[in-house]
Amino acid sequence: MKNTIQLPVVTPKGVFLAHYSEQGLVELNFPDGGNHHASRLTREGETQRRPALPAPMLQWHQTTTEALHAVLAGRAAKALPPLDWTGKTEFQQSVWRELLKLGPGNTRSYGEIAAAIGRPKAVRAVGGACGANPIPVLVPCHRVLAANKKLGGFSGGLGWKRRLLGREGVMRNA
DNA sequence: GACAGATGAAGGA
DNA sequence: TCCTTCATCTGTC
Repeated sequence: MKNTIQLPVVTPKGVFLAHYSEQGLVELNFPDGGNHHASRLTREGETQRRPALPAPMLQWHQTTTEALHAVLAGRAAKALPPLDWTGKTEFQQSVWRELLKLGPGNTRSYGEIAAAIGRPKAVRAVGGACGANPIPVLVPCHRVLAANKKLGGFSGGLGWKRRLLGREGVMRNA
């Protein structure tokens, strides 16, 4: 695992933590620590803070912040920073790329995502790829529902999934 | 190589 | 409807 720089992203919903490598955004952690990737990284001390940040990174962080605010408000992100998926499998990346095509209020089932990437039977694997998504919210794995329109699961916790979908008008009582 | 998993579909109560 | 069971595919250890 490469070293990353972590920067806080202050939102009305709490302070997210963004991790950047030299290639782009590597990971995004929920405020409540619901993202298991975050706790692991922090424990292992694989991240570090640096006083002087490269200019591109500051630009990415600003883009990330704006995108996060937009998504949390139920709007589409105008732009996303470069996403660093190095080390991830081709299958996972294809699933995440498909998720990036989904706009606010636009949901798909795990089966539909599987079919969209040309592997209609790999529905369970799509669930696994969603769970392995290090950049939730920006890579909208919360917009993937089970076939029966149930929530399914969410790495950041089902509460977040309900909240995000509620903001986008997908779920009532959210 | 074995096992687990954020599923989906089918069958039965 | 709801629940249970099984098939399927991929990632991880």
